[in-house]
Amino acid sequence: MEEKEISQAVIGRLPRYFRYLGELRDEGVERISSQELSELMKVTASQIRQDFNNFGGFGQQGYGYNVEYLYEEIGKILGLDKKHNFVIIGAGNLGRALGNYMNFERRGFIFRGMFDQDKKLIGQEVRGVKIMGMEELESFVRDNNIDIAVLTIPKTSAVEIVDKLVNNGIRAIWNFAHVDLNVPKGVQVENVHLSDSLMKLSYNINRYMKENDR
Amino acid sequence: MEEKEISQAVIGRLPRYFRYLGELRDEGVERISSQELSELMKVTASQIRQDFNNFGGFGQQGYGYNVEYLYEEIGKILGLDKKHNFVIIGAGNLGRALGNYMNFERRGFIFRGMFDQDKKLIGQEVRGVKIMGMEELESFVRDNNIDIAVLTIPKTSAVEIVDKLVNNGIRAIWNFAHVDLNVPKGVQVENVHLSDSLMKLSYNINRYMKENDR
DNA sequence: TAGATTGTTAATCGATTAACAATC
DNA sequence: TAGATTGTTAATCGATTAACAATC
Repeated sequence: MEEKEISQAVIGRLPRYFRYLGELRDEGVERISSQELSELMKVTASQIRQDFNNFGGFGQQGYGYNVEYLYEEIGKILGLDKKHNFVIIGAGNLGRALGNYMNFERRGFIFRGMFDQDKKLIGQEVRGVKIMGMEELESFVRDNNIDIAVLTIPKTSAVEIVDKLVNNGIRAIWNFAHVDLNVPKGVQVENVHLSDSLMKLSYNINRYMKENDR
Repeated sequence: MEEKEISQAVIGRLPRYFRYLGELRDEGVERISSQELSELMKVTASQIRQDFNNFGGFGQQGYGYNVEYLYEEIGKILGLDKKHNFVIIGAGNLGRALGNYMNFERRGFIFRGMFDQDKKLIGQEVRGVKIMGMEELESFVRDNNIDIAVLTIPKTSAVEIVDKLVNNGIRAIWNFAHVDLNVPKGVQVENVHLSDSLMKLSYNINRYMKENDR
């Protein structure tokens, strides 16, 4: 019954398809061919068809793809038709920024709790959600069906907190701490290493300057 | 005089090498073999040697790599020995979070200015940097040798602001807006699409749940 | 039916891994 | 010198692109 494994390269492209299809839908576009979509997105039509066909035939020969339908289907593939409760650990600037970002809610990600070790922050609210102390984290995760923990804390604390989260049934960690986390198989980790991203940018600036001597 | 193009796959791994080597250095480790490093980082030794050799021979047969030296060299490759001035456009939660993040400074990224269209924010300070109005953006970028613009604004405004930035000599855009930017060749763009990242996580949660029926 | 465009197989390209000769 | 480990070539693997038969 094992479904064939989809490569992460394909998965990584799905959100972008989803975004373009959503915009097309909002503009009232009803159908689109892989050729048209490829020009819009600047990828090959071949790749688009291959990607979609990993999940079954969403199109129709001679017609193309129905935008609304394809949009819905990709949403389902991404699990956006399900609700996922999340907590944010670390009530600093970044944690607050993520807590305040309303669009996650639209995609089924529900902001349930926020935690910090700083006593001065405890009791404050971020978008209606109370900041709690770290000692409440484990029971809260256990009792409130929390799927995702967002880590916006320094790397030293991140490592130890991950164990607590795992022991209390967390399913996924969205990791903004600058460290590689060790989790058992079955717990998903998605890293957002902002400084890595900035270093890549730095490399590309310098490479271009060298090549062009400016 | 064209140097051979290094693939973005390799570039994307450099910051992680840099991080591990920095930690090893801080622990006082003097030398390391590709084999040891591969176990630490959970990649193949072969890949490590291939990656480094894109930039020349940093090691020594029979010895391995000198940690300090390799760390310095990768830093240079990433352009971290150079200073880069940046401005943040959008003084919302995310913009403030990035402005307050001190570690960028350590890597040579210098926070020079912040802009927002909200009149109430103008004049406020984020880590000693004054928030200015959008009408000041173009001249500021032109006159202050700004290399990098960090976009933490909604996607509608992002597209029009990019043109202004490009016209005033910006070299790179670190884009947190949820839109693909169109820039001339020579201007580097690094996208951080947070909701894309969260959707990938969502996919992996759901895939795992399906495969394991929990 | 004819034209268009998918779904899918085959060919190509690039990235990763393995192997080993060079060399410290 | 012998042992270790790199640098680099060759083999493999996987992802992307091209081609085209199937079909709406």
